[in-house]
Amino acid sequence: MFFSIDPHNGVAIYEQIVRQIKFGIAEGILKSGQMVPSVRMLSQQLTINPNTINRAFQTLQQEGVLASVRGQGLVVLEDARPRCIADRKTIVSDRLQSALTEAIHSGLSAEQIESLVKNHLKALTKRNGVPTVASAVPQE
Amino acid sequence: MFFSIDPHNGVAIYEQIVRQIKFGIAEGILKSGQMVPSVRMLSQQLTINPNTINRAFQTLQQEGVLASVRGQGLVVLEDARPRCIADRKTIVSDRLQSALTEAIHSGLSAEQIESLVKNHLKALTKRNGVPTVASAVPQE
Amino acid sequence: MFFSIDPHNGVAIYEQIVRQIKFGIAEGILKSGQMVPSVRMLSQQLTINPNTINRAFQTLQQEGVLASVRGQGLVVLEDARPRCIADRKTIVSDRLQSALTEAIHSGLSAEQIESLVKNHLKALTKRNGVPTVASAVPQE
Amino acid sequence: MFFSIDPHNGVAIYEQIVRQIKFGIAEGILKSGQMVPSVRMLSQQLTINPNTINRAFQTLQQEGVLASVRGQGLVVLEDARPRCIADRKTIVSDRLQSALTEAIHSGLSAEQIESLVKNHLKALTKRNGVPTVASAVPQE
DNA sequence: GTGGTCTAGACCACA
DNA sequence: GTGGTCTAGACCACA
Repeated sequence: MFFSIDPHNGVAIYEQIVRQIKFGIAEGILKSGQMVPSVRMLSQQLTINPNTINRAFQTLQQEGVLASVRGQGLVVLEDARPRCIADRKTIVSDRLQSALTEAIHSGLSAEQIESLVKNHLKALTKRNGVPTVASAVPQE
Repeated sequence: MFFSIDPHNGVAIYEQIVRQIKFGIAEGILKSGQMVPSVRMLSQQLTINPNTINRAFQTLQQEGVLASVRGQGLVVLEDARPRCIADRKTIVSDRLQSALTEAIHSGLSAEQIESLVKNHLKALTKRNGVPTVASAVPQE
Repeated sequence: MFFSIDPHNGVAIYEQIVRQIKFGIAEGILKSGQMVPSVRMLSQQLTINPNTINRAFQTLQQEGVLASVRGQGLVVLEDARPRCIADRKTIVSDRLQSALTEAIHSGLSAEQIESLVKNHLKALTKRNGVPTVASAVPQE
Repeated sequence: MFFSIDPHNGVAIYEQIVRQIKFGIAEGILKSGQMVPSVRMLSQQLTINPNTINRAFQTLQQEGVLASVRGQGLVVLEDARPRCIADRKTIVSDRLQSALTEAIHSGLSAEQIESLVKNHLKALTKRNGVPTVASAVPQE
């Protein structure tokens, strides 16, 4: 499971972690019953303060996605996947809608915007092979 | 000039105002030499604290888009338009890229994402008559 | 780093702070990579509202002198010093010019003015031990 | 009597007018019993709002420098000159001191500062012939 | 009426 | 603990 955190994209860091865990579960990369990476590990890997990771995990527990197992860590709950698939749709769609709303309000035409979108998607998917950097960024 | 502020979209309110002023100038709705709405007026119209409006206007002054005329208000500077057109592109593109990056990372396919985008754009532009969102779609 | 704020000298308080930070960097008292005093600390030390300090720091960030480190504070940027040395010259020179212009316009002769200047400089530098002004001459 | 107003030098415009009237009286350009220029005239000449001129004149009346003569305008009072000579000294000296204090605090040496001062004074007095800027320089 | 500055105090994310 | 944002409200100079 890889994470990609961008501190300046308007989504709080803990929320980015929440989302990416959900995406992993939706994708089936993170399966029910499986442990998620420990706070300490993620903290090191992402060079983010453990408190921030903690907050993400607490949120996921409150939402019924993760549960703690005594002395071991956090596991993905049985019925988490459908939830996560639904959430993913909402999260992605809402964020896109928000960006597109701004784009339309900016005065650019739907055509110009679609063209921007296509270019970005092309750059984001043209990734023949392996991402070079663990910590994140989709490589064109 | 109409504004549409969403306090929860991840962009600071003052920054939304900054952007929308730039968009207005880019579009030619706000012309060089013209006054922008006063702090107090905007504050009332958007029910946002005057200080927040002020901060947006200060930023626009520092960026050389607006200048204050003593006792009268703030005017759009002569050469502001090209700047604003360039800025608009960057602003819109960066935000779209950020949303699309998340979308791709979520595991959705480029096709699914494009489909979401098209639906949103259709909804945002199909506005024969009534704005779909209550809170203010700039018409003009 | 010591500050000396005079609320009634015609320079806005936040601007006095901006300048004195720049002076400190120009002098080498504040070095690249070093943290500046926190908003709260300065606020207490100078008995000035945190928002006012904040505004100064925001300005310094926009000018590329400081940058924020998440959760830790504000650091002096790498290449800040030359900028600050140049800025110092402009700031000091402009203010002196303005005061001297008024002095000349007042009808005093260049000789009288130079004499005033010399006396002031003598008083300001003759500080073997005790500051002459109670309100805070930066020592260091 | 010529005025030279700089809206950005930290001294309020009305206060600049107050001072320059006093300087004129100190110099003997404006004599006791003489009328000062009307609000309307000054307002046009300096392209400054009449209210601002008015405020300056009110201040001068409160300080006992000017007095109104029914239906005619404002005259310089009998004993105004010594007051104005004393005030001039204080005004000029205080402003210089303030600028020099900042200069010293900036870390520049007394020598560097004196050199700046001399250059400025030279530039300000070397006026063989025509003032470069129309709107301003006091003509003796 | 206009903007500019300042204070007071709150809440947030992050370390 | 750190800065970032926002609200509420005051006072000032200027038009």
